Amino acid sequence: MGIIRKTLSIDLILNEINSSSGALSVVELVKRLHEKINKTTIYRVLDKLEDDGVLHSFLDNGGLTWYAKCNGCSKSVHRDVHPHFQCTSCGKVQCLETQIHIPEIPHYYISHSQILLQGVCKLCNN
Amino acid sequence: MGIIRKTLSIDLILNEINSSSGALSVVELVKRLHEKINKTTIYRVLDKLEDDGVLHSFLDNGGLTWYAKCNGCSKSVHRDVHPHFQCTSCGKVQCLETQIHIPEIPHYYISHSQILLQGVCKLCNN
DNA sequence: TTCCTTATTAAAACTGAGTTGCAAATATAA
DNA sequence: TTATATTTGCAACTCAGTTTTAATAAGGAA
Repeated sequence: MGIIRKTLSIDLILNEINSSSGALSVVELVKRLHEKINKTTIYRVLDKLEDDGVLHSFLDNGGLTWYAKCNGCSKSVHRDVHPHFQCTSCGKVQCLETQIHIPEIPHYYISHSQILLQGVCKLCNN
Repeated sequence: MGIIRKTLSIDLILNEINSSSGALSVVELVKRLHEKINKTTIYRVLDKLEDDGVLHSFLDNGGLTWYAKCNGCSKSVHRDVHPHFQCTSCGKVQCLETQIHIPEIPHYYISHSQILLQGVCKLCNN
């Protein structure tokens, strides 16, 4: 179930995400907002925002959960997926525009795809 | 640092993995071997076997760690990656043969790629 | 075989992300 | 304003994975 009432918590969380250049880990979000919002609430709001299709979540190579804004990434299209990129130098995580094609695999029905790339990002590569 | 001495723990763990049809989660391995090997030892042996290139590890969508045998999957080739598939019906995880190509992305240096697919597997799809 | 060195192991306590249950607070409609 | 359902905070919990330390055992040398 998604969001029904407009609350301060939602505003604060969306504000953090909107003013962030890339994706945001829940750990980072809790660190930034823990004096204003309870940890549990942050987890719950993020969950609801994902339900509503406002955000999408994914795990990094360390098993931490990250959230990013959905820019027209429909839930139904999983054959072409945008990868998530984590920079091993600065630690930032972002959605890449590049769509990667997942081919049909005989006898398998694929409902969900996740691609995580690691390396050195644009900014750190200079 | 990899494995130096041959021990019973290593034999038991390798035996479980070799007799498994797909990948094996650490949780499952601990469940199967906890009366014979301490949990900590299992984690350490798996770590070493990965160092030695005998196994490779990856995370599933729940953040759990899985291991599978390396069948000629060199550590240096990350432009073509074999995906891991998790069946939402039977829960089994396996390496797929299909190589998926990660295109060059300008200004990004990609050192590591991970592709996780979810859906219904061959056996459950009948 | 016996001894010695060093890798390996078990055990227990810990870490930290994420969850649960419940009572208190608050948004919103009537 | 009141009623009610949603949202929140708090505290306690879960559980995968890690750390520390002392005991054990592999394997080479004598």
